[in-house]
Amino acid sequence: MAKAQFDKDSILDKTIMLFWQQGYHGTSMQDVTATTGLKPGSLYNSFGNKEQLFVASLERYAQRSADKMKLAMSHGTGEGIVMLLTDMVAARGKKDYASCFIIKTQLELTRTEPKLAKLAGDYLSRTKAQYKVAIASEYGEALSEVYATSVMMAIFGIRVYGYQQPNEADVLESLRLSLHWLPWTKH
Amino acid sequence: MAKAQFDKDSILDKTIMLFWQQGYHGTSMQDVTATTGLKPGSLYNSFGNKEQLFVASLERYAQRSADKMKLAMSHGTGEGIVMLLTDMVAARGKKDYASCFIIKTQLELTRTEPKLAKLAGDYLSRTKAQYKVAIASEYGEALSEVYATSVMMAIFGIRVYGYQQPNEADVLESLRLSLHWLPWTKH
DNA sequence: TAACTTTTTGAGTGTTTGTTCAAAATTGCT
DNA sequence: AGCAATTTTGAACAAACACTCAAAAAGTTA
Repeated sequence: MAKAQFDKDSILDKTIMLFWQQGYHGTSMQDVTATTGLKPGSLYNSFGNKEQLFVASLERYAQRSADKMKLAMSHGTGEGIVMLLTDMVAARGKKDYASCFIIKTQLELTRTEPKLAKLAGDYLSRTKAQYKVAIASEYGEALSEVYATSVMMAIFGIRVYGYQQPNEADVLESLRLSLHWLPWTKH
Repeated sequence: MAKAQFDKDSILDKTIMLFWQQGYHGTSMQDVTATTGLKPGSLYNSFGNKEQLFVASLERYAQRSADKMKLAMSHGTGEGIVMLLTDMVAARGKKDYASCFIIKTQLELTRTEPKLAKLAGDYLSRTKAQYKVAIASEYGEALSEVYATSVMMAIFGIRVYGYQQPNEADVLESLRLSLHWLPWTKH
């Protein structure tokens, strides 16, 4: 039997960029064939259809996101959260900034593709749950729900506000004020 | 000369709901004709094309948004902001919740329809500038930039987190902690 | 090398998209 | 009532859409 002549994961990395930047409805399968170089037949043979390709892309993105979080949190809960937030603030400045794939999916598809939106929503719920557990062990059970909520809202704030290209120092100062209980480094 | 048989503004109210909920790419002109009852010819005769119809919808939504803000702020800067944030938290619970039309437009269209995304971005910038001016007069010039940034990020946080249907009290408590300088009512 | 399986190819499927237009209907003016 | 300007109608348009399929090519195994 013949083996595929391309690497599925490297194709997915390309479709992630497409769907992330342009959205589900804003990306056509012809965009995908043009960017990946795959012919329609190969594409559908390997990934099924547009919806399944999107799911595979979102899953891979979410997995990477989760890995990044786990790695950061291994430096300690507070320290990890500070690292993650600081990274997100820094990402905001890059050109081709595109917020967060998962958040964009939740906002775009809640009405038109509820199944896909639910996937995104589940990822976000899981992320919050992880923050809550980590926070509980360091700051106590009582505060963990509110603190986790604060972290999630801060993330959403950064991710959306990034498009406005606000001053980095102002955003960081605002985060320091909002999440005063985190171990921010002195400046 | 013949007069139009329909009210432009009430048509726009319907297209606002469509574009707001389903997004630009997720809404077809056939969705529009079906929802408004207008035939294609009438639609194009009155509103030009899809892009112009979207712009008109977004403008009307933004105007209403600005009016709401102005009204709230007439009760005092801090009090107004508290009112607006509290309203947004309450809106989160309603069914057919759809975040904020302007924010969704910014996220969806930055890549595929930069002109429309810039419109949304400009509205958000203007909103922030208004918050800054109001805050400066009550809390001082020095703090106004960071405080306005905090308010904008809180708004984005609420608007996105709304999809997760989190507990209302937790969100309010988180806002109280984050924006401790606002005149929250005791509970 | 031959038989077998899977993948690749690219033209082609039917459908939906945004948009147009000539003809008919409607309205305001004289 | 008659004329002119405008709006409404709905069938039709080309382009783009997601997707298919029979044939050719390529890889694996014996």
